[in-house]
Amino acid sequence: MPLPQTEIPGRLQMQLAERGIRMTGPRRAILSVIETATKHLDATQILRKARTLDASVDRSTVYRTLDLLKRQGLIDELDLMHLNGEGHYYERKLGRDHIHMACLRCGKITEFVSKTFESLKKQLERDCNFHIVVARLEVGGYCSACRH
Amino acid sequence: MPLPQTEIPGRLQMQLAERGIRMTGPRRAILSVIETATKHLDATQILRKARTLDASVDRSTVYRTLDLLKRQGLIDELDLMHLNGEGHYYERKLGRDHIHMACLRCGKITEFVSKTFESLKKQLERDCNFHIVVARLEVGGYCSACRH
DNA sequence: ATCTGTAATGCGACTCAGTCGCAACACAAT
DNA sequence: ATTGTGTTGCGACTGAGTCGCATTACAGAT
Repeated sequence: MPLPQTEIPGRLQMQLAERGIRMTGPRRAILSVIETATKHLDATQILRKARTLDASVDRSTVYRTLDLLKRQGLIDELDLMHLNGEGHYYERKLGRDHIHMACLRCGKITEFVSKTFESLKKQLERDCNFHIVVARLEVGGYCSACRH
Repeated sequence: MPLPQTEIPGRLQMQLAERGIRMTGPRRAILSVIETATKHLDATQILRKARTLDASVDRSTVYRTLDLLKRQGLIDELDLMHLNGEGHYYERKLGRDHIHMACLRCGKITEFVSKTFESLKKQLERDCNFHIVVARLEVGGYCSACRH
């Protein structure tokens, strides 16, 4: 997962402040968890980690904050091919979209940035006269270590 | 939704037979519903329609049959950007993959077949040494009628 | 046509993700 | 310090999907 090392901690918090959105204790905890994540987390994992920073955080606050971040276009929601149950995973939305590849055998998630994907989105917007807000490409299959 | 008119009714049933999979009443009803669908259906809708053909069909049989068809690679599972709740939608898997575009305002689903998408998948398999089993590209945004 | 092993089914109870209404609370602007 | 409004925790709820189990029904062999 190529997260840029140059990322400033508290950036999400800043982006919400810029938009005039109120900052609170639980929100700070949740944002911090999302920012410092080293893998894709689901709502339950975010809740658990947030509680180590602010023990009072409630499940519904996690969901409400995730909704807020989605609406603000600051995070992306992923399924990761539902390898583990029906829930969703979340990650910071940074500059360019990337493709998620999920290995159906070992569960490894690989991310991939592609110029062709960018072209495809442009083609889509042009040919279909469609204004893209969010694009999600997920692939299931077998990674290099697991293919036979 | 560009379903080929040349499609033989009962084709899914034939494909399962070819693979030596047992045919039953409830299964026939569910397959028939999927084959004759004119829009994307979720499990609950499939259940309701299947019951008009065979009143005894149970919810769990629908889920089990959908799992079977997924494992056999005969249907695709879609989220359609979760415009209506958390459930999944299903459609026959025919030759080439297509992209699903969901309008965030009017809810219209548009399908799009793209040569670039095919290239992208080939590039992915080559560059990442990844064997693709299923690829799902979903886009949310505003359709031509709803963009402003 | 009947028998029979195995796969599929219906049922009901269950899990788990996510939602909602509401009273209490806390932020930030004054 | 005060206050209005947005946010929170709580608890109850919904809806999708799962599971174990006793029963049923398919399809191949006789």
